[in-house]
Amino acid sequence: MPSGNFFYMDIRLLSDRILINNPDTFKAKDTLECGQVFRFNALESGYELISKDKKCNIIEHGNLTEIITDYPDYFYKYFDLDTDYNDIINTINSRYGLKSATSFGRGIRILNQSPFETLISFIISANNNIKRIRGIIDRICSGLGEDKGGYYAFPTIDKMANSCPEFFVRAGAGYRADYIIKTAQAICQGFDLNELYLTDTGDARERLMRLTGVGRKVADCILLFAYGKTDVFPVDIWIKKIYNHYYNNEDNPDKMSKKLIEIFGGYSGYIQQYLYYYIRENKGLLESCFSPQ
DNA sequence: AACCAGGTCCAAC
DNA sequence: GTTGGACATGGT
Repeated sequence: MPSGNFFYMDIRLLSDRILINNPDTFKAKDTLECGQVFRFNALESGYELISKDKKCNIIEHGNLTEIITDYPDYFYKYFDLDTDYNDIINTINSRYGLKSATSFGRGIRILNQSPFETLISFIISANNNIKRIRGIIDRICSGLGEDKGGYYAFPTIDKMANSCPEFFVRAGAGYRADYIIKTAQAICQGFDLNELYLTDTGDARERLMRLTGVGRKVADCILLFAYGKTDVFPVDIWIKKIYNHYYNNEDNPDKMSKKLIEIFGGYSGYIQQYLYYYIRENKGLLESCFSPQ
């Protein structure tokens, strides 16, 4: 048994829910509020979450967590429940000195989200803040998404491609309205999001960046949060601050990203997310983020 | 009232 | 390939 853990998570897949005993590396707050996903709401004792046209409720009581849903198989994959995060955390702690960030964000799981939903969401995320992003996506879904009785599905590609810019402006998207439509139209006209699962990271990034509103940072978020490609390092305002505190001064985020991937390899995506969550939740605290070696 | 937020686009070197 | 300015919006 790895260092210091008295028990492993025990996961059971039932027909109407997922049961998780000892949810050591799965906390709803860490996973949902670490900035990778936008369609969720806090409840009294947990969260409700919508992905595509599917909903689940996460209820946490003591050492038992329940994910209640009509789609347990879908959310098992969505929450990356067959990946051993204890192993990942132990490895990056010992290799890279990430202990404070991984302790803080121990319950984070990198989600396997819908590529189209992630693509549109992160186009909206550019030069924006998370509270506004959530509101914009919410209004787009209630305006264009199918009414599922109590919640709205994420709109279809077709529906988005055929909406007018004014709708997205009214939803609050501002100048990103045209990006959303152009990108939805490109997907409609044959840009294949599914084949990127089987494409290597560099090639997949290059293709995503052909879409309007998608630069390297947004592409890397999609590669990480939808395709599960962990050899990416999205560099935003916060990661810039960390980089310039721990490494040499640099103002080009693309160069920072490349340098960070050289250092952290296939663990880049995980590390980026632990660091991002740590510094944001601790209001910009830079000291003791980690101890680079 | 400027500045900020999970940056990107475009024109001009 | 790199650089500088513009860009909707709402909250501090």
